[in-house]
Amino acid sequence: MAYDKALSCLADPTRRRVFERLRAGPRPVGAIAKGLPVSRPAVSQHLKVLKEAGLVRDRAEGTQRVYSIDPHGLGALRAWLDQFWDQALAAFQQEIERDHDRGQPR
Amino acid sequence: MAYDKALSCLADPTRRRVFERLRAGPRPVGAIAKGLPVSRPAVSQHLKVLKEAGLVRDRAEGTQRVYSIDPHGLGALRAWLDQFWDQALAAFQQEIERDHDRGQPR
DNA sequence: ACTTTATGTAAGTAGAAACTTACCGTAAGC
DNA sequence: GCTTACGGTAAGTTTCTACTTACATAAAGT
Repeated sequence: MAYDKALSCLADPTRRRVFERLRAGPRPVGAIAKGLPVSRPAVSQHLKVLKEAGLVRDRAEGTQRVYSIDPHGLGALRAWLDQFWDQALAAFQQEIERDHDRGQPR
Repeated sequence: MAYDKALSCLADPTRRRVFERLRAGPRPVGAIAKGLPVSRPAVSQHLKVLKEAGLVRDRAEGTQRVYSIDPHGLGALRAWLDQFWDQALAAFQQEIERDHDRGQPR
């Protein structure tokens, strides 16, 4: 449903680094921003976009907001990708057979 | 390996439409461009980027070049995505159990 | 050999978007 | 209640990129 937003979201390298940091588990904003080459506000903006794409969730915990990976956006992305998977494998198999008929060139 | 290029590649809506047209099977450039709201050179440029990302292949066929989906880029993308899949499902399951303990709020 | 068809490339432009600093809101601790 | 810590938002700037038109290249047909 929202695979397009998820894609444009994860296209940005910095945003991807933010997202990948959450793979190890939920983290507050400060912990995510620490060590990244951009300012903390930039991280906040990235998290906002990731949230709108359904890729992360957040919950308040005292004075800090803890972000975690949201399966919804990830699932939509995976479903879209699977539409190509079968076709791609079939084409790949066909190519191998064609090469085999030619006597494995290259 | 090249999942980052594949992601930034498929982030563009027009480029995605080009890519999705190849899902039905290999097509020459002209056939791909026909019906799209952009010029044919634009499609050529998109195909170049898609090729560099390992998402499409092309072969000469007379005076026209036939493009098709390349499984390599697609596989790299899927592999990267799978790294998150297990973690996301586990978190989702954990969330459901937490809601269950609380008596299914909302 | 010339023309036509099919496609890639160059140059230039307009719009998006990622970053910065500065500011605002809110929860917690003294 | 005041201060401190944490994080979201606003405004502005700069860089990237997707698009256009114009040109170049190459195979096929006549």
